[in-house]
Order: sequence, then structure tokens, then C-alpha cells
Amino acid sequence: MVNDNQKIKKTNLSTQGYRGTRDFYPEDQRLKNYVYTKIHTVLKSFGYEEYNGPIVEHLELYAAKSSEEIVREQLYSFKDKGDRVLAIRPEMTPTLARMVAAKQRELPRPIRWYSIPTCMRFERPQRGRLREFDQLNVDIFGGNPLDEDIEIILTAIEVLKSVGATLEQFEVKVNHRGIINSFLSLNIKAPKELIPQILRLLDKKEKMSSEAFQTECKKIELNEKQINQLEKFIHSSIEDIIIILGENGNDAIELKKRIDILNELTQSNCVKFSPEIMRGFDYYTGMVFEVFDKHPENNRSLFGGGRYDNLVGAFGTEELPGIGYGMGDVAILNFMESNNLTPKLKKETDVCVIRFSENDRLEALKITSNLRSLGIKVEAPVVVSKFGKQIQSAEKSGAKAVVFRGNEELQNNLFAVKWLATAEQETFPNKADGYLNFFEKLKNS
RNA sequence: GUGGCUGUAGUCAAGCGGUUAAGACAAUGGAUUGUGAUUCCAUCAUGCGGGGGUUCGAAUCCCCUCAGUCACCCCA
Repeated sequence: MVNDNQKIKKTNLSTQGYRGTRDFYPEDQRLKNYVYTKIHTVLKSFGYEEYNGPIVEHLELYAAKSSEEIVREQLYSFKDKGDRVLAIRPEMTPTLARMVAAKQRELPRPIRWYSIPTCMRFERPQRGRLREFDQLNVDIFGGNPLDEDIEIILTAIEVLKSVGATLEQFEVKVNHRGIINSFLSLNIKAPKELIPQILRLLDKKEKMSSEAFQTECKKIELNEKQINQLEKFIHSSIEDIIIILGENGNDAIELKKRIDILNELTQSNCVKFSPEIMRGFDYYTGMVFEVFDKHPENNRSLFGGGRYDNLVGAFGTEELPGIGYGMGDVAILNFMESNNLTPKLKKETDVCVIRFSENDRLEALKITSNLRSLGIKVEAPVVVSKFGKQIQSAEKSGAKAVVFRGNEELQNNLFAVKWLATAEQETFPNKADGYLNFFEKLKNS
């Protein structure tokens, strides 16, 4: 016996989950549901429809669309029992592309779709970045780029507003891939092979001192004049850029239209031209954007997205340009936390039924059923403890009232209700009328 | 994948080589068997993230490992 116990102790399992994953206890899940309900409501209000796909795909689907390093380092891949090489989805876009390509001819345009898939990436976790996360994906295709670009940013703004954010708490930084490309090739006259490195550097510029930036520029063999132009570029307004680019400034003019319309519409300045926003290196071809939390303790990117020329390229069907973005659930939860927007949510029970003894089980179950059939959320007692204890426990469940039938009530064919907020108590006849009457009072409480 | 910091109960923590690991809050049971408060009493880590090692003796020192966090990397 003693040996057995020791053995059991030694082989105890760890309660720690896998690194970079989260447990959602009911209170966490409640918050997540609250946020997701808001998201669903906002996107449906724009006419977007929810879609979903499998959590695993053939590895080659990702290999075709993502960079080699990402596929090698950050993909959870494995072989199934039939030796097929699969991967857990690290993002939704390839699945979206596959789904759209498969039915491209029959889908009515414009296509407005969204999804909140759970994805996994093998990364080293830190605040705001886990291995398992949900990522809201919103995309629109088949319309006019100007209108689509405005709408997609608007949905992002409305999502944040729906969880209580004000326009002062975040900013939408926008750029256009065409602007930076024209500038680098025509004004800086940078060699093609240096462009990725320059983009990476500009992306990091915000975090660097001016000196560090200069040193880094010299490392990639930019001359004094080129560095000065770059520095000037990064601090330019959209109006300056239009002048600098001259006859090549069409993309800048287009971008300015979007900024002006969005700011006019929202009566704010939350949309800002930010030449340092890059969003990766391939893939995006038009407007790119990121939404940032302005709170100093969580100055992070919440949403990121942009316009692509052709979502379905690898599938060999006709081109389909569109725009979309992704937003991590971790990001929005952190945003709400840092801006004090996290609501205190209670369990949703309306009523708890109380029992007095082992003999009133059936009576209690009858009341419970009667209440439930009216659509009331009601908890039946599963232990008989002291009356006061049962009231306390009802309070914790978020109930507005406790309901019971003791000897007094049974004799007079009544049921009793104690309202927890006011401590007032009343009785109702134990028949249909009485239950309906109580139901009305509960709704209005 | 690289480097730094951290890890004692549900939570916040004291302890810094020496007998049974402080304290607070929370929780549970009771004083009080049909009424939520307060008060009082009791219970609540054979164990210090996990595994080894050094030592007469380890939460404390060493090694490995797991996890969190920050900075890189990356950010589809």
C-alpha cells in the first residue's frame, strides 16, 4: 500500500499546459465570448459573413504562400498515418484562398467574409504573442479598391469602438507599398537586392535612435545622400510625399483620399500616414495598415493588413484582388486591459432554487422545470445546506432571486421568491399564472 | 532559435544553509437545522515549478529541465 502511494506520487502529471497555450476557465471564457459577440455583431452589421475551414492543411499550401523560414521554423507540421505531410494552420489566408478559388465562379461579388480561427505558430512566447491564438480575419474582394479600403479600415475601427474604445485610444497607421517602392527605386535609386533590407530597417526605425539608424544604413552601403533622403522621407507628410514623387505620386494621391475620407467620416484624426509601416515583404501590393494601441504601456500593433493584387494566384484561376486584415485575440484582450475596458462579467444565472431537506427533491425539480420552460436560467440545488449558505451561494452565481417551496408554501400551494438585491420576499401561486407573473417581474428587475 | 530576469498555498507574499515553511486576503466547515451582515473558532504547502547533485542538514548553494516575462529574431 505504502509503495503504491509512493509510486502514484512519483508519476503525478503536471497541471501545466503546453507552452504558449492558454486555459480558459469560465471567467476567461466569459470575457472572450463577450468580445467575440461584439466582433460578430459589428461585422454582420457591415454585411460580412462568417466562414471557417479545417485546422490542418497540406503543408504545401503554406509552403507555396509563406516564406521559407516561416515554414521551416514556425510551422507545426507532421505526417498522418497515410504519410501525408500536414500542418496546423498558422494563419487563415491560405485556407481562405483555397476556399475562394474552389468556388470562384459561383460566389456572388463582392465577397465579404470573416472568421476567427484558432491558429498555431511555433514561436517563443511573450506578452501579446503565444503559440496558440485566435486571429480575426476580415477580407473583401470584388469591389472597387477605394471603397473596399475605406470599408475594411472602418470595420477595424468599429470593432475597437464596440468593446468600448474611443478614437483617442488607438490610431490607424496607413502606408502604400507603391509609395515606398517608387521612392526607393526612383528617388533613392537603391539597387533591387537592397530593397528588402531597407524595408526591414524602416520598419524598425521607430525603435532606433537616429545614430543607430545611420550606422545600420551605412552597413548596407547606402551613401550619405541616400541616408538623408531616407530620413527625410520617414518624417514626411503625405502632402510632402506627393510633391517629392511628382509624376510618380499617384499611389500617394490615392492613399490621401482614403485618409481624408476616413478622418472626415469619423470626425477625428485617428487615421495617419506612416511611411514606416511595411507589413512583410511580399504579398501586399497596395495600401497597408496597422492599428496601434496608444496606451504607453501597451504600444503594440493590434490589427495588421493590406491590399493584395491576387489572393488566388497559386490556384491558377483568374485574378482576384482584395484587402484584408488579421487581429489576434491576445492583442485585443491586452488592449482592453491596458485601457481599462475589461468588463466585470458575472455568471448568467437568473434564479437559484433552494431546498430544505432530502424529502423535497421532486418538489424542487418541478419548480426548476417550470421556471426553465419560461426561458429563465435556473440552477437546481445539488446539495442541501443551510438556508443562509444557499442564499450566499446564489449570490455568487449572479442570480437575481432565490425560489423555494418549504412546508408553509406547500400547505398554501405557493412558491416563495426572495429578491437578492433588495432582500424583499414575496409569494406567488404555484400555477401557470403565478409563474408568468414572476417571469414578468424578473424581466423588469 | 539567442541573451537577460523571475518561479514559495487560489491570490499577495516573509524566509537569504540549522529544529514542526511567517503573515494577510480568499476559500471551506462550525458557533447559527427557514433567511445573505458582523464577530469568534477550526481547517487550509510532509512541502518551496519539476528532476538530480553538494552537505550531518537545502526553499536557500550547484547542474539540468519546465514555465512566465523582457530584449533580439520573426511577424504569413
